Amino acid sequence: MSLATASRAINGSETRTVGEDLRRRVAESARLLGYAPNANAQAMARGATRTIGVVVHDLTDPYFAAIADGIATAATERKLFLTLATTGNNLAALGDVVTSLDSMRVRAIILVGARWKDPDLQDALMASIDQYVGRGGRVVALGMDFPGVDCVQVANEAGATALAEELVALGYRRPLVLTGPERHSTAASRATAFTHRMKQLGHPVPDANQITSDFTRAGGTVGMRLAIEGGLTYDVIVAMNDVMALGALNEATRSGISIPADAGLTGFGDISTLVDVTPGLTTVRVPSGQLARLGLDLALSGPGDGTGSITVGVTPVLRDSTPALRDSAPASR
Amino acid sequence: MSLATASRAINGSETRTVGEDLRRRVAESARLLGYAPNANAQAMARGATRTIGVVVHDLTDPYFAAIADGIATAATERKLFLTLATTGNNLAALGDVVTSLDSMRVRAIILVGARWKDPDLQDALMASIDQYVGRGGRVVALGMDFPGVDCVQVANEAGATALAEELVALGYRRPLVLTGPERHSTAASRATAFTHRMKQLGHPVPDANQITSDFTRAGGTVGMRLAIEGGLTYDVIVAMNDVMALGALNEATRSGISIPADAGLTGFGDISTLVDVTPGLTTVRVPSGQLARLGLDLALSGPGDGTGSITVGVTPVLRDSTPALRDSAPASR
DNA sequence: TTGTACGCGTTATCAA
DNA sequence: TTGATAACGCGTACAA
Repeated sequence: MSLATASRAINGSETRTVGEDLRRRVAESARLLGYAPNANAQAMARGATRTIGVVVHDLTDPYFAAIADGIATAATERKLFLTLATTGNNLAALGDVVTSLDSMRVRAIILVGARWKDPDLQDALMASIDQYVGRGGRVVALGMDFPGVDCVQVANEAGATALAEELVALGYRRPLVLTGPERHSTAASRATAFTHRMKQLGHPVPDANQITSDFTRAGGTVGMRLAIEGGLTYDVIVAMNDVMALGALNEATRSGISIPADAGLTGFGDISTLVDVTPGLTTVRVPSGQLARLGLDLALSGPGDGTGSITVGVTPVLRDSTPALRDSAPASR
Repeated sequence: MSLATASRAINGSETRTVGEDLRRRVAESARLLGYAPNANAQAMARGATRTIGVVVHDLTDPYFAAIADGIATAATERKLFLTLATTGNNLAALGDVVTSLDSMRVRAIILVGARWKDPDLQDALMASIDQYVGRGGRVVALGMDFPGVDCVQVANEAGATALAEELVALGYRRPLVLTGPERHSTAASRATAFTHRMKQLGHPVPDANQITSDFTRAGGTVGMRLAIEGGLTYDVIVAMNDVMALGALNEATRSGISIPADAGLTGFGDISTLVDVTPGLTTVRVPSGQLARLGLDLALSGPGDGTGSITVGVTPVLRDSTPALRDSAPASR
């Protein structure tokens, strides 16, 4: 009973096989001794791990949580493990996080969330990514465009465009757009496509009705407050994601503005927690589970050079927060 | 420039120091070559990793997501990494998950969520845990009692008791208790303490008014439906967690039962997504961030033998879903 | 089918 | 302060 035989008996081998009796004896001894193979040693000997790295901004946001859960589930099915890192506010650390995952020799890295149009951060991050990729690592970005890496994109423009069309069809004419931060690429894509389509449809959104704030629930609250203080006129509030919409809803209600009686409201994402919100929130559904699954697949077997990017479609979901307006008297404020 | 010197220059050493000039040369070369230390090799040489394993049931549940996020944040502060596993429905796999984390030689394992009173599962899990602990690993359980391992407990009994007192003080007399599964220890603790206190206060909860269903949103929906079909009488619905309460709220509303006009409603946990629910849900606040932080601390430096267990307190939070009842006419159905 | 011996990348021990 | 070398635990080519 040599070490090699034991190794083969426990973890198998491509080319060799082990006698039945020995196999049994080894298994027995292993159980008896409480033996658990050292994954680190295996990683070194094999030159590869079964771990993939996942970087999300914030698990507190149901959208990210849903994606992380989807990746975790898909990973388990494939007998892979997950190393998860949250960046939180500290976006500057993203490059370092990638480097750490690189050190761990994770099979692949999945970056999920938003890309900021910040040249400095971008450069630092790209440097880390290049190192990792140069060593044979694979990187995938979920829900953001990222030149040079395979992406699973969300059809933000198409979704925002479709949403504009639906709203106009319902009779809305003068949206208040909570655009999110200007340098937040996801927010910007949605906002630009939306306002663009509104203009095409004959209802351009005045600059005053485009309010910049964070891409968070707090951002929605702040944006709404600014709108109220500015005395703006609008018949529907269009937030760039669901949590912003929820923040806006809360602030509006506190200020005596009734949704949808005084104004409609829409979000983006269709996070699962929306089912318990009143009124039912009109939004654009992003299939987060599919996003996660495709992302993992791409991470495992995509080209890895950015040419494997795909886009998942999204669909407007109309609910009570945007009832059809009567031709005679569109609500306004 | 030997390997040893390079190692010392890059990752430091307890006992040695490196000359300034050499240190600079090494750093320069490392950067030039795109060198990233191999964490697996380090783990082997040092005999320890900087990774901790976290096992949660389901990231889709805001309660677990909040805890996971808290652990991730605290871990980042301590320069630790997280390997995260979700068990999902497959509770039987828990032992295997622990064994896998054992293989990875994670510093500690944090088990978060619910313990099931299933002797078979329990035995399998304990076997895995014992192996891991025998090798020097540390295990901590969050939000559940787990004999033999350090726990960060939630004061479920105290919270449920306090809730009962508050409800009675508000004028509620006849609760409908959505108990959750009988073998779910958290649910059982809360339900037992609640009914016990109600009885003490002179308002015993009839068996018919105690409904068993899953500890999930769907469970809340099902439980509520059963109550409606059973034609039960109650003045407040008491769910064993927030997502159950939300499921019940939804089902009640669909069935024409108005909360709180027709009946009060309470949850447990005070998950963050409650802020956007109408009516404001009365609940018992569980400090998930604190739970996470204490859990990590305990995992890193607790005794590791179950004697380090601590309990975090909880507080009833009264909101619109349980208005004070008029003495004259308690709502009922 | 089984055993031997080397290499994976790093740290720690010991000697210089 | 630096260098040489033996571990760490495993997989695998090679020999038996």
